Amino acid sequence: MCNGEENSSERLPDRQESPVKEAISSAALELFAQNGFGQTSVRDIVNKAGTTLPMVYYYFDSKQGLYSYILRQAAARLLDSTDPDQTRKSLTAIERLETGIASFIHFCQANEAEVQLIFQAWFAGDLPPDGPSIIGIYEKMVRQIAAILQSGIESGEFRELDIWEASQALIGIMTNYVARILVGNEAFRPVEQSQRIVELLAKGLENT
Amino acid sequence: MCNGEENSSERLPDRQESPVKEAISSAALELFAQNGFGQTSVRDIVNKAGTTLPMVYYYFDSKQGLYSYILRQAAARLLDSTDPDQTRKSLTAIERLETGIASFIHFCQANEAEVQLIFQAWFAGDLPPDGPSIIGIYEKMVRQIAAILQSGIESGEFRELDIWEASQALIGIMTNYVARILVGNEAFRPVEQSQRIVELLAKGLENT
Amino acid sequence: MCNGEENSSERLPDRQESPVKEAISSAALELFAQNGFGQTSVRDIVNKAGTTLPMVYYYFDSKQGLYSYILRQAAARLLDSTDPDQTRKSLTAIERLETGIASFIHFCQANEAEVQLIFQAWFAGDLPPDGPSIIGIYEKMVRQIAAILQSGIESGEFRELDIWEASQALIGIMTNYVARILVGNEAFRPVEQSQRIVELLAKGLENT
Amino acid sequence: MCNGEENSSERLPDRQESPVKEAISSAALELFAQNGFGQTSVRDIVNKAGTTLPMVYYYFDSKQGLYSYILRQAAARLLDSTDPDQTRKSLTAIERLETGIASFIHFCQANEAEVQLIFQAWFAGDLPPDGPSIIGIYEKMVRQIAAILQSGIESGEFRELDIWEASQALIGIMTNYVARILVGNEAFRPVEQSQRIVELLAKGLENT
DNA sequence: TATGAATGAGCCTTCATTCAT
DNA sequence: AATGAATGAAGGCTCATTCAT
Repeated sequence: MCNGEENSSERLPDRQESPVKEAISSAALELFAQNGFGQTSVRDIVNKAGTTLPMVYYYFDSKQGLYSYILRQAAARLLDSTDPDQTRKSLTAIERLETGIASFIHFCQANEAEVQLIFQAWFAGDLPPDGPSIIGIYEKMVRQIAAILQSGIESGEFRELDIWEASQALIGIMTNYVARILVGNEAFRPVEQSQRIVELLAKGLENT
Repeated sequence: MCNGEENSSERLPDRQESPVKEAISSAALELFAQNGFGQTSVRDIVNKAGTTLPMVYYYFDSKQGLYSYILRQAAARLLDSTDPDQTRKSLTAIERLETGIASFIHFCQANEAEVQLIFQAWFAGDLPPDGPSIIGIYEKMVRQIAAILQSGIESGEFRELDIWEASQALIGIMTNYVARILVGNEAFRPVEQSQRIVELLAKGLENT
Repeated sequence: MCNGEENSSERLPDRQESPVKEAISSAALELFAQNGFGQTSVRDIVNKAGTTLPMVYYYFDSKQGLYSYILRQAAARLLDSTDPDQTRKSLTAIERLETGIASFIHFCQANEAEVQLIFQAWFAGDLPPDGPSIIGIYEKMVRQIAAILQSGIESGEFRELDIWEASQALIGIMTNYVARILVGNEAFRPVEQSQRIVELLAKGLENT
Repeated sequence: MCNGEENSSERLPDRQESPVKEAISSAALELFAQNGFGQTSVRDIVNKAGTTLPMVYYYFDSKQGLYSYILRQAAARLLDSTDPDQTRKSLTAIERLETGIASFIHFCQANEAEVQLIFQAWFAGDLPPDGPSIIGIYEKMVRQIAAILQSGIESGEFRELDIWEASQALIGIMTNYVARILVGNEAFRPVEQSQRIVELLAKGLENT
């Protein structure tokens, strides 16, 4: 349905991969996200991918290696989705928050499997040792938000407050939407929803 | 066959249970929380519990049955921990929020394994069909918070706002603390932390 | 045909073993001896033993564990077969050599599989790390023969000679018979053959 | 398909062979000798040889074909090493024995891998059907020694004795040195050692 | 000649589960 | 209430081998 890669002329990450490798990682993404790592067998994956068992070990070194690979990819994509340098600097802090949250919600709705995988990895504790640090992702997002808050404080939009506390509160709120998308199967309109979130929180952030 | 729950009208969940059953469910709780359902074998559990394999099938019907049992227990305990009828009605809404959040944080720190299990179940998607509805827990907590907010609005403490939006924002913030406890191994002082959370949010909730 | 265990009232090594364990190790002995470790699959073994796969892992920990077990057993039995305290001290050194060699040849003919296994392990280099030291067996046999030679020298039967050199020569000659039994499928009458061996060595080649 | 051997009437076995073929057979020799046939994978071989999988099937027909090839080469080289036409006819029988044994010991020390391979094949029973007959090698060596003994008898150096019995005794003794070289990692000085062997056997054990 | 990619069969091992006692 | 022994199914992984280029 959504393949998250179609934006054509991106900087080439590892473009022109073998279609078999692609099929495996794509099937694995869906199955791992749906059933979890331990509940997904390599045979399930290759059946879904329409290839044979040894291909998994040819392209990835092991089941864990495959898992790490798709988790790393998902993590990179998630981080890109909220990268603030994609938001114009001319906006107000409020607007930049709205934009960031909206694109985050949009990403989560467009890439459910990737996000599900990341959340599983975050809470399941069965992280493969060589996978990307989920905590690292978390912290990076916190820093991105904190930067916006900081600039809002400096510009006088926001009152003086603990930006770490507030950033993590925002992360929590965003996380909650992810949960509602993934588990509750709710659907949100990213722009409107992000405005409501920010408005709610802003009534406390704004300098009145 | 399986006598998991039948001791009729007892409230205290594990009064006078067989010590073997106790040992199994306690070992399983730790292992499931640590390694996940699929990564924990029944043999691991009985080894840790110091008993033998058929005992699992005697007391619980299957691995899934055991999982459901401890998940149900964990869920029940979590819900108890935020039950608002434990908070005196004479308090302000702010105070009741603080109290609720503090006891939630306290519970999470005191029962890491149970909470880890619930979070896994929430996001892992491998819920056993007969387990407790994690979504049900979620909604119940939302309702508890919404009730407090509603009473705050009625008493004039809070401005008119969408109590569902705000409740879920609060749930998200609380959830975020759980993540930091479970995954980041951070430690919080429940009372102080809940005050900071509520203060941050209240500056937007209060009628200024 | 020959099961090497029938001498009833021996000191109990691990008597009254499970018949399943017995069947597995007996089937494994034959197959390992016939085809080698790497060419024998666990499935082959359980098929021949008339049991199921997990039983191998129940009684022995792994394929290697099973191999080590039967190798250790074979080694112990071989050493017993030449134990010199079974030979009366009243005999001449020549007679004791004859007796020892005869019983060695007899053992090898009666326990071809065990001996084949030991020779494989000796030369194949794929010894499992926890198996019995084949070199240890070798050295023990050398010492047994050296002791006989030494007593022959002391009693004046034998000339002064390097007993280690001579012991190892004898071992080599005996080993050669093993090879002819195992590989060449030759058959020997132990007593007669041992007399011919000892006579040759005792008199030497030279025309005196 | 397989061009393993067809270069007609060449004597020197690897003159003008493809370097890739050479690399494969040389890597295979070491790995087979070290780990055995079943424990060595074709991938191991090509990795060590620095080439790719299909090259094995191009130059040799199969893993078994490769094994046969290097076994045949090793056998040929071993037989050459004891060829009596390399020993001058003017020597005494004792001297010729010494020379033969010395060159055998020398060969074994200089070509451990080849000899290890032959011994494995001798006792492991997993000879590929089209490989060289190890028994044939054995018998040829016996005949070479028997010829020397026979000439010694005719010249009056040796007493009348069963030359087959004695030849095989000598083979056994030599074999034992091989085992000590291969397994015990002992080192011998070929000339001295062969003299001690021959002296022991020539004089015999008895006190005359 | 040489290779990257692919395959079917089989490997050793462990799983959740049950039976007889 | 508890156990040692047993099982069918499935697990992850590697094997020798071949195809298309």
